Amino acid sequence: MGSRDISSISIVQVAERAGVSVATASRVISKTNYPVSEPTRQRVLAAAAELNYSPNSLARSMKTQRSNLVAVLVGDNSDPYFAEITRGVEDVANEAGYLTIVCNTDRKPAKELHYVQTLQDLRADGIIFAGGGLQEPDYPEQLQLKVNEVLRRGGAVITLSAHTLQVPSIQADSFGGARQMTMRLLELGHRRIAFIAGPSNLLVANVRLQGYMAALAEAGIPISPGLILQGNFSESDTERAVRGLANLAPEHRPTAIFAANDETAIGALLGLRKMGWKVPEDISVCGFGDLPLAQRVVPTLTTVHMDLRYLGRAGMTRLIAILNGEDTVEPLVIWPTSIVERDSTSAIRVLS
Amino acid sequence: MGSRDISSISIVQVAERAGVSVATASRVISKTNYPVSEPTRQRVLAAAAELNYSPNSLARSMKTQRSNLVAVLVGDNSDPYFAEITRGVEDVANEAGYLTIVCNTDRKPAKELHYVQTLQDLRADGIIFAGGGLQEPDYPEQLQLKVNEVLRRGGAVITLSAHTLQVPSIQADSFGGARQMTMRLLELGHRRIAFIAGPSNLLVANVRLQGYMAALAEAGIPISPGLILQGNFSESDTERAVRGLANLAPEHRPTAIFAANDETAIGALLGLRKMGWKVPEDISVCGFGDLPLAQRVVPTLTTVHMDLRYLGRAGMTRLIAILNGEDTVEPLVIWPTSIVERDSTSAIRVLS
DNA sequence: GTGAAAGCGCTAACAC
DNA sequence: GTGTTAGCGCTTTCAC
Repeated sequence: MGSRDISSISIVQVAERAGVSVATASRVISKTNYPVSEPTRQRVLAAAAELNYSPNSLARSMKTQRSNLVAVLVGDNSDPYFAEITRGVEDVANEAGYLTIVCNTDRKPAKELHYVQTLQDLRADGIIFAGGGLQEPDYPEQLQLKVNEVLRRGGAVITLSAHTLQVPSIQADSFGGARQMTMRLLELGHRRIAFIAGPSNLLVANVRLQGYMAALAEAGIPISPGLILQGNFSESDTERAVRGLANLAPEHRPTAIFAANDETAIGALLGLRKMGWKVPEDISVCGFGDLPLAQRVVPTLTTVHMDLRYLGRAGMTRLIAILNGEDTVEPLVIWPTSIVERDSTSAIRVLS
Repeated sequence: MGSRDISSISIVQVAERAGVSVATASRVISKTNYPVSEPTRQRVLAAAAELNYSPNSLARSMKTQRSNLVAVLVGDNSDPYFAEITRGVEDVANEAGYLTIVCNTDRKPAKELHYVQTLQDLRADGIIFAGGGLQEPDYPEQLQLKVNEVLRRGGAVITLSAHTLQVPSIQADSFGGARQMTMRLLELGHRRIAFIAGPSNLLVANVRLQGYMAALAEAGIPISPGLILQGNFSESDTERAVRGLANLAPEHRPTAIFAANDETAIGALLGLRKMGWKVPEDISVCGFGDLPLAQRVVPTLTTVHMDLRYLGRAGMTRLIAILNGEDTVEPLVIWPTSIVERDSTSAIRVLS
């Protein structure tokens, strides 16, 4: 209001107004536990308040070598899977005084690499790779190199999914979850179980596929390549893949579909509906992830449960521990997953 | 690899290695169009590459008074409404060299205020209020004061929803959309149209309610308070609200429900299903927002369309224009909304 | 308990 | 076309 000069207020003006040195002003503003007499402290605080003083974080960061900035790298923040993780990360970050930068990589190596560089330039304190590692030629090495630079600088890096990076990680048990779900379908009497895979260059997608194959192998059931469909973790292309099933001779058609993630499973649900197939009467469907969405589709989706928001929280909590030099746990933490059976699966009907 | 000293590399070492002054080094690194001889430029670039030089953005920002950081304030980043907007913002931000900070306010004044202060301290270049303004005692004034500080500093601030803040804004036409949707229901023969409102302290929610009431008034239909149900923009409590409808005498029951947003409408769909009511046969339901989700619920949801991702894009584009002093458009830009009719609404059945 | 002064790493006058 | 230097605003030894 009354202030007529454009120049912004620094700690110098605060010190002046309080009649102390900048050193003293800094000591009360930065709330270190350095001893400052109570009257002096009050005068500084008062001066700061009167001037609407806003301590410049950038300047502070330059001195302290801590930016209080963390970043979460996601495939797409509007994908509910990543949105949930991000929410968990941001909650903990905020409580601890960190700001959260969100970076959409679209699972493109170039974008991911560029973000890591930008974050390094910014001296971000930590980077969380929420998505799985990309398996593309030379890429894991390139990324590791850049990440090593971040590490060398004192930045913390973790992953929240199966990844090529050699950094601490917290993960849900993708292999075990996929294996268990497949076993459950077998228990329900299914023998021809189709699997809609995720992007082939995504490590975590492949791990889930491995879990599916392991369960079949254990049950002595041959893996039929025709039942492994290509998906891309998004709903869009899934319908087409499912449609292909109609071309199979009835005796070769799967009685169950296991999709590598919930989005894909929901795409399958939609595709099947359009084909006039009833779920679970004509065919069972299940997913992986247990998005909030899984409970509100029709029929509600049987899926492998993982608490994504909590995964985000745990990740950020661990990142902070690393930054504080308090990280004692083992590098790789794997959380058990569990199966949630809802209405989209049922025991196989006896035919004929 | 071979580097054995911990000290990080600054532009000084790059200059040394290239055999030039820091000024020259800076001129090529910061890619200004300042003339530098080609051989010199190459030597600097080479030195930077060999040293794995990462220019310190914080230091740069201190000089240039530009942080290249923007923030989007959302109610909850895992709410698809905000997730879509955030995606649009981040896309444009990334293309323009900005990093995007996401802040979950949970529509709590204290959190919102705290974020704004933190962002001011960080010297964020811009702040985007994605959610609607909160109408709570004294709050609009307090927020405006803090925002004014950001503005004075040279930061840009915009809103993407009906808001109390006096800053540039891009908005979908909530009033018009709600009015139009209500008119459409009237056209379909509905006379008892219930409205499930949003949080009462949220400006944009109230604007939608106004639109609904305006349409009824224009049609000469008295507004019956019993048909205005309290919601909170989330799916959770909505079921309960809907359940109350069963208690009404059949001749007082609404034949259509208009929910103030899609999440609420979907909650209504779920509640009605549990009550055994068929949509749209027994009752029509429609929402507001046209989330991606609206197309995959059953029945697919009739709703007021607004392109949220594009709203985010437009918002960030405008923010950049403001920062560059190129914003010429009027303060308040209102986009028309349109109605998308899907399977959840139908003409009223002739009773008896 | 307080103050003076040296940088953190960069850019932008201002010389040459 | 290149170099010297003065800060941006803060924290932190080091004196007193």
